[in-house]
Amino acid sequence: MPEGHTIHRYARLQRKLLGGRRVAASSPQGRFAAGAAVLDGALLHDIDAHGKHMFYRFADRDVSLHVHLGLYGRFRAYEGDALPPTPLTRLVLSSDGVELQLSGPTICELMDPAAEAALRDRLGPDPLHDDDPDEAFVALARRRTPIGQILLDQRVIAGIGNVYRAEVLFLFGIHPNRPAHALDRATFDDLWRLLRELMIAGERRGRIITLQPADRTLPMSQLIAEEDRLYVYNRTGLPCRRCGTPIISWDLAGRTVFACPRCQSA
DNA sequence: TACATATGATCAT
DNA sequence: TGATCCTATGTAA
Repeated sequence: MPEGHTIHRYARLQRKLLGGRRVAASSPQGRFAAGAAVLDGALLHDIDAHGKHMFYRFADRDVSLHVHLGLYGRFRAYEGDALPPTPLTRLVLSSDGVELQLSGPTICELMDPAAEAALRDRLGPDPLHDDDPDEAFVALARRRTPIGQILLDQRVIAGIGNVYRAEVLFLFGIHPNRPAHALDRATFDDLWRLLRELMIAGERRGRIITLQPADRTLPMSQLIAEEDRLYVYNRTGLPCRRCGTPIISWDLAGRTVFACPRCQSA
């Protein structure tokens, strides 16, 4: 579920829901009980997202809440009647009529400002922040490592996940195994621009759609079927939407990567 | 009911 | 490179 676009979307929706409000905090699961006790009754000032990390800042606390959803984490938000949190819910933040439930995060912790600054410093530029991509290009141009592997490195670019990686490389006809330094600056700039567009669209829609108008089978239709949103991600063995060659997938540094062997050249 | 798999990341080796 | 953490879902049995 959560690549950068999802995180930024959560931040935006939650800001609207809870920003400026005093919150009650609890940890049904118990694992964040001490942290919840610290936050209970605090005034939520703002929520910020950087890549896949979220930072909740409180007006009357000297620590931030740091959340990273990892692979399984999810939020449930309710206005009005909330379903009761499951026993595994790590954190509940509520304010009259609003309830936010967090389950399964890789990280849910309190962080002091120095630690937060250090963490953010480690992260690369985030396309959804309109950050300057220069630093990312420099990091990328230095390395022989496959471009597909580099794109998932959050120190190089923050916020890309497995879906955007696969899709953007397809759209540029770049094989994931191509050495990162083979990418020239002009192509990188184009790639960054498209990535940013796709992620902004994903943030707004709450869903990743990379299919380009030219590749739509039904150009008149406004609706894109669930299974027609992507070119290569999770389409192993299915025909490439452009050339019909079966999509292939393999393990790259521990993550499954997808590509069209014909459209994407090494 | 069990199992595989997952849009993530860290740590040890 | 492999083990590990965490939860939900889809498919196989």
